[in-house]
Amino acid sequence: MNAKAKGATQDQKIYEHIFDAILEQRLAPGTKLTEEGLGEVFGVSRTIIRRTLSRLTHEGVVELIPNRGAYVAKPDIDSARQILDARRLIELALVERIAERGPQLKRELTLLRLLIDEEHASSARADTGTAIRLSGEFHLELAQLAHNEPLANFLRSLVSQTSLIIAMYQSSQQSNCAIDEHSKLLDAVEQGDKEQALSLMAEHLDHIEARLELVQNEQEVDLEKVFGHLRVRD
Amino acid sequence: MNAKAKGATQDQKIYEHIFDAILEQRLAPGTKLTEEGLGEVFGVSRTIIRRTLSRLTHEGVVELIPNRGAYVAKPDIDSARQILDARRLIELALVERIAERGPQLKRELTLLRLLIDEEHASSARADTGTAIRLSGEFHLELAQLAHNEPLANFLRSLVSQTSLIIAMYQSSQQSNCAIDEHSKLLDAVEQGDKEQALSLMAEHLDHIEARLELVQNEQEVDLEKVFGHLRVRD
DNA sequence: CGACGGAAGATTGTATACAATCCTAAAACA
DNA sequence: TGTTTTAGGATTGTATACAATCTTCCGTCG
Repeated sequence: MNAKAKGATQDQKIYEHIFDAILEQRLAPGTKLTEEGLGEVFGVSRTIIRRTLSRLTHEGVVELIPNRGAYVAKPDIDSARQILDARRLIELALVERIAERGPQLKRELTLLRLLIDEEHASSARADTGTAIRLSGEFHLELAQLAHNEPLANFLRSLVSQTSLIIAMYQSSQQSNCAIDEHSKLLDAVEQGDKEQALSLMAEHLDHIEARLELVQNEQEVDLEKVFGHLRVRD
Repeated sequence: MNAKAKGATQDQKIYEHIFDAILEQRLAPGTKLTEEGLGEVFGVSRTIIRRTLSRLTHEGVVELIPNRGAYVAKPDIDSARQILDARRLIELALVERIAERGPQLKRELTLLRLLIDEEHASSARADTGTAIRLSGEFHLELAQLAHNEPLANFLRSLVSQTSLIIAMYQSSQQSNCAIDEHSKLLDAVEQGDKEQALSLMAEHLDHIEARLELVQNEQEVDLEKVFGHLRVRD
């Protein structure tokens, strides 16, 4: 089994390493990812790296420009709005489905509570990167409970891209202030209180967006305004 | 530009050829897709085919089994339910967004009406494969109007897989009886009648599902029941 | 001094050779 | 006869060589 699963797991590991690095913001948006460079780091040929980059591209966290190479994606504001909009739609629908079966989910919910603990811990030691990743993983693990693979996979892509959006547009340095919204959400789910779960999820997503500055930040620089007072000749 | 865009367009063309073949049911679910075979057909090396198959796999229309090869996907019943469930969620949300801006969309809507005409034409000449594909394309073009790329892309994957589901589970030979539901839907959208558009879309999806037999068809064959009366010794 | 052009280096795109794995089927054995 | 073994062929997995493209930078020209 060691040799048998080697190929698949090796691929998976490399994928996860890059994926996590992006989600933990150790790779900033816009960073160039050269095939040979990554290949050397992981000790494989460009073939493998190429497949991995292709997968990351399909998930939206890497942008692949023909003949130019791969870069960590830099979602613009319009794209960010679409992603967050999609995410709201999917997560509300999933939470609705999950809350309906909430009381039967004791076992699965305790696993989720462990994840929350880890999240608190990393947040406490100011490990922002890990905290962001774990926060995303919470949403994904929760999504698994809805038993809809296509939706869960899609959400995975959306959550990853949300991490990039946070990296690019977070305004206040205050990290996840809403530190136990996850807990409260689980409580509502566990009690099968659909209405409460839905509004908590909606609020939670609101808070995430509230921490962003989704205003046109890179507006066209008006050189006149910047240098006008330096006019030397007239 | 001819040489410049060659690589990308070649890839795209091969992808679309295989994709359309699957959607038009010229490639039945379960069909093996060998890399060398496809490579010879399209006159490219396995490298290109491999990338294409990977993309089709991510979209769910091809299943890639390690060391075994690629096969046209055969969604089981559970998977089919999840796909249709997801599709209902996405399409209702999209139609809601589109209907709100309906009256401003005259131009785009005429394009859609042309698609419907084509659909009718191919249906009239009993070209079922093309009809199914065009029906899918209608939903995808409609989705574009919602200006949400992630959702539109996701729907693309769901619609493709729906074609596979229809291929596997269609019960009645009667093809698209609901031939002008698309038209009526567009009418409602054009008038900005959100409620009407939503219920028409819901009905439309209901009809698609109604034509399927999503009951466990491949149940374990009970040999006793089949051959029991032939018992020769006792 | 700035703009255009071209050559060198670096990076990606594609094809192919070789290795690993799987499937088939015939042969050996019980 | 039925099971297991083992070779052969076929197919996929990976690495690498070569081609195409892009980037950079230096030299020339205006």
